[in-house]
Amino acid sequence: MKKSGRPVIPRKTIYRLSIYLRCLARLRENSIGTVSSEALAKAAGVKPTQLRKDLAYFGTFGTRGLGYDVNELSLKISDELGTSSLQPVILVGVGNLGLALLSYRGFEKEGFEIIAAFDAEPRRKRDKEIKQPILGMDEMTSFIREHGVKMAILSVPAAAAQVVANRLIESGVMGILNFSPIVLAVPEDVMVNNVNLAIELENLSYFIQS
Amino acid sequence: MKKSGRPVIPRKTIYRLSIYLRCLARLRENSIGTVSSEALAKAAGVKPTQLRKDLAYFGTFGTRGLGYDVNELSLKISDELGTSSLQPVILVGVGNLGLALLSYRGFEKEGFEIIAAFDAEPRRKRDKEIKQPILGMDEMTSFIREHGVKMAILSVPAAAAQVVANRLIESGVMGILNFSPIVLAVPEDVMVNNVNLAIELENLSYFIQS
DNA sequence: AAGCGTTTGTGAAAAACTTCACATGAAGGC
DNA sequence: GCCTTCATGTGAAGTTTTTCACAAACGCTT
Ligand SMILES: NC(=O)c1ccc[n+]([C@@H]2O[C@H](COP(=O)([O-])OP(=O)(O)OC[C@H]3O[C@@H](n4cnc5c(N)ncnc54)[C@H](O)[C@@H]3O)[C@@H](O)[C@H]2O)c1
Ligand SMILES: NC(=O)c1ccc[n+]([C@@H]2O[C@H](COP(=O)([O-])OP(=O)(O)OC[C@H]3O[C@@H](n4cnc5c(N)ncnc54)[C@H](O)[C@@H]3O)[C@@H](O)[C@H]2O)c1
Repeated sequence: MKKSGRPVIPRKTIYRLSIYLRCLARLRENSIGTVSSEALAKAAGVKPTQLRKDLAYFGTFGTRGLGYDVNELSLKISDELGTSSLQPVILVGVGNLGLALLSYRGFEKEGFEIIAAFDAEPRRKRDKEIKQPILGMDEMTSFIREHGVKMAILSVPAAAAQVVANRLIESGVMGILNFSPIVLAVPEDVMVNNVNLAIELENLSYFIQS
Repeated sequence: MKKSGRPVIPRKTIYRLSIYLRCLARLRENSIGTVSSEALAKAAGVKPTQLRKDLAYFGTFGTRGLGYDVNELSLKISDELGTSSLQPVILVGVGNLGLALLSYRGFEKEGFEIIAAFDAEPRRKRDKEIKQPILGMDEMTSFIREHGVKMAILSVPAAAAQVVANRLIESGVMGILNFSPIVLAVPEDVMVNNVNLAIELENLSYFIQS
């Protein structure tokens, strides 16, 4: 482990922390002030021990015999995840999928905001529900630099994905949420999370036939 | 390992098999007939040893000194994954996201077909691009039973997700691809794959700030 | 203030997964 | 037909992640 603050938290733990955070949010909505590792773990679909191990990576927040304070734990987790402040995100590729994502009003309350979208053909009619500007590709680099954008959602056709990704990275983007069904080649310090629906379906299909 | 056919392939391996399959498809498009574990692994973003271990779980297909036959390997993998035959899938919740998924023409060539969609308000205008029927919720159970549907894509609002999931499961669905940002409670033998974009973004955000 | 029931935090054990190292097998040239 | 080259397949070692088991800590009751 590293010496201070960051004991190298496993990737999977980080993923689960996000889940815990959402479960805690729902508890808070229901005005529940305290929760045991058992209850929270059940809500998150994991084992209580795992939840406690996950939390132990970055502190000890519980009260023995009682459980965790919902508000305090929420705060600590979102602090650790770095989502306490709103992150600006851009989207590239305003097609069927991109449009659905743009019009989704659920990201803001999770700490993200899609502040602009880019497309090769930005002449697209302004959808009534969409409030973000849709800009041309030639404006992308300067926009990214000016706004210090670090993350992008990539929903262009597969054939264009690598080229667009390269431009994003050149412009300073460090994290890409990639919807196109190809493996992007990127430098080590750039992070790509892939969302591939065909793979998810294939996966389901395999495990239900067993 | 079990005695025949199914040596208990790790979950992560299954996931990677899907990725290999897609890389192989691209090689085939480029008329490449043979590939080494090194080349394929690079394309898939994994280590060559891992690729070979993954394949070893269900057979030995390579030729030493030469590599793998692209066609043969594709066939074996899709056989193992059970995607050699087209799987019928339904979608529930034809909103912004559901509509984008319905109009996507990329699933068929991956072995899946969304054969129908269901919504609480099916009176929705038939989009020109959508060829699937959009039916009411009262028709769902009988449709699932008649067509032997085993998988469903769930893109209803969070508040409705659990209720709809219950109905899907009662009707015989064994696998759910869940887009709503909640953890579904399901019986053991039902499999849920979650796609949670907020979590993916949060994850990116964490790892790029380190 | 002591006892009781509950639940955390955590080393240690187990399981799962990845990487290493190299023997083995196949193809093609000489 | 043998030898060289290349790349697979795999036992063993290494690493990471999960689970177990239980002592320690806290609140509440008496
Ligand atoms: N729609 C879905 O449900 C779905 C499902 C799974 C995966 N995907 C993947 O998501 C991606 C987008 O899918 P879609 O259905 O929205 O496609 P789409 O064709 O509807 O939209 C693609 C958009 O990207 C734009 N574009 C094309 N080339 C570009 C470039 N070089 N630079 C910038 N913009 C460019 C196009 O103008 C278009 O607006 C694809 O890679 C697809 O495989 C989509
Ligand atoms: N749109 C996005 O980009 C996006 C991104 C991330 C997550 N999600 C999640 O995906 C889900 C759908 O999102 P959306 O933006 O498409 O929402 P939406 O409101 O546009 O669509 C929801 C659809 O579900 C239908 N519906 C509502 N209750 C129903 C019920 N009980 N039975 C059947 N159908 C019902 C509605 O009629 C509507 O057509 C939500 O859970 C959302 O949180 C969406």
